[in-house]
Amino acid sequence: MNKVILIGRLTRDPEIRYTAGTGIAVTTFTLAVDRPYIGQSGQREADFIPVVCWRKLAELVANNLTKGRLIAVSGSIQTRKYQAQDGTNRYATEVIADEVKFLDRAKEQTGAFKANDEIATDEGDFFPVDGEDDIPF
Amino acid sequence: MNKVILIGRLTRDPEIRYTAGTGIAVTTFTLAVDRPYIGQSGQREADFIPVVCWRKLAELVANNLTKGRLIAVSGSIQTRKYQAQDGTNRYATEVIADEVKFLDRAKEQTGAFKANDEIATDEGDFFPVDGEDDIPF
Amino acid sequence: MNKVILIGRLTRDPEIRYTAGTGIAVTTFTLAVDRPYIGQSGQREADFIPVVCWRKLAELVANNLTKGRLIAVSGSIQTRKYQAQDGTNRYATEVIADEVKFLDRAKEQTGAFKANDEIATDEGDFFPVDGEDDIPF
Amino acid sequence: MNKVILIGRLTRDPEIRYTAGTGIAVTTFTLAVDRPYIGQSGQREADFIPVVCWRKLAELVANNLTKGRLIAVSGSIQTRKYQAQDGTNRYATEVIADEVKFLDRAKEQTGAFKANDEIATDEGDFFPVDGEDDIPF
DNA sequence: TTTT
DNA sequence: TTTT
Repeated sequence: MNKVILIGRLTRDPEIRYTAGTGIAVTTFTLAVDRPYIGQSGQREADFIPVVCWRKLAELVANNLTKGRLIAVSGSIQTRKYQAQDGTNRYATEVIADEVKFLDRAKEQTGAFKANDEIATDEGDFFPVDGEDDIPF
Repeated sequence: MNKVILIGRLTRDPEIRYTAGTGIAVTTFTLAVDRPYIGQSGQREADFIPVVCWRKLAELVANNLTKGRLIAVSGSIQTRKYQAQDGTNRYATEVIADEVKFLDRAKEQTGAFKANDEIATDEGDFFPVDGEDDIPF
Repeated sequence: MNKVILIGRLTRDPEIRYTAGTGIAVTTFTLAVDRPYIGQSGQREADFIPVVCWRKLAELVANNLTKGRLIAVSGSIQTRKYQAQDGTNRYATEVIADEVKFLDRAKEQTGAFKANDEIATDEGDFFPVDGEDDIPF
Repeated sequence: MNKVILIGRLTRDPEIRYTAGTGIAVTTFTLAVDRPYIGQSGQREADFIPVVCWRKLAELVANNLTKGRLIAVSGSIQTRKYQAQDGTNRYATEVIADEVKFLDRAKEQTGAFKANDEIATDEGDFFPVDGEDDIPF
């Protein structure tokens, strides 16, 4: 089990790229998440958390979000090894988003979007995922 | 382990009461949480989740939130048995909030508040909880 | 956003049923989740939380879990209105599971299972969901 | 809002240190968290997540956990900047634990421990946190 | 009894 | 109606 939920603001516009062979969309951004207390005497009071989105969610984020926007992200923590320029091994820890919810501009455009959603329409509407019948508990 | 995180809107103004003997503040409200998909053919598309806050958080919520406000709640699920008017036993399931974050009116007033916080000032500022030293990982 | 994570034990064997028209499997059970503190003077020290699983996950749970087993559940809170025998409206609050992880008997049989998984083999192995390429952060 | 929940096993015995001036206990370990699917063709199928505990929880973890133990952790993601040996700035992302629950050896010793708990007794019992009166919802 |  |  590996669950993360964050609420924060984008520190910059998101960046979209495409994987080399397969052309899959991947968007990255950093989320500034306020700590729930005032740091002692001028210390940093937010965490800057790297977030990665794939496929439809990558396109949705790249097309609809900009620096400063307030969002909620749910996903999981992923670690990976990579080679730095100097050839040494480094380890990165990132959040892989599987759901993003826009929290400001709530009047015009709101919605939660999941990792496998179709791209959102202008109406910012929701898409069916798996509506269930009534529950006979 | 018993963790809940919700984002939604108050269906009404919160209600504050005080426990009989000890006069402890307890505030209750219902949070409308949109489901991430369109229900098939006009079905209900939100869950209406009962939330309970205690003490300082109870006062904070009662004094600062009203019907329609967008918030994030973290807490836990609690169940309890009670007697209905007809004398039969009933079971209630509620979320006990230990943190509430105001998400709209983000410009004027924002903040996350925890179950044991002092009452918030008008500035909507944060209060120290347990700032830590640097981490020697 | 509507996220729940619980760790607890089944109070009884799970019950499986099938929806009337469509024959979709739905399994229900109650999870006893210990509170993180000792109740004052012999009060209840666990919450008894109703959990519902659908489809493959319903079958997996019904076939593999019994009273007393320790599991982790992730899902969401759902509320619904129903008619009691006396014709009055009642409201139920339940957790809809989308992932269940078996935590005891960890040597012989472990695994996390998601709402849309194929039914598990005897090996208790994992099934592909959406393995991703490397992340160019 | 910044919430993390992980279930996994320690990759090694935890390491305890004490902050320079103030002598506060801080324990670090890495948690191996299985991914919920089989990686394509022999790729890594777990994330290795750095976890940090402070004070009482640091001592509890250092004294009671060893390599291979299965635990649940709840906490938050924290990022920090540090200087590498070569003088360049690096960024680390870690989970700061505020609750740890032991999941194996459930017969002999179980319990959930919070960031501010007293040190656990041998009985592995729970400690009072904030038991509440009945809820007049 | 439900919010935007 | 509750589990270890």
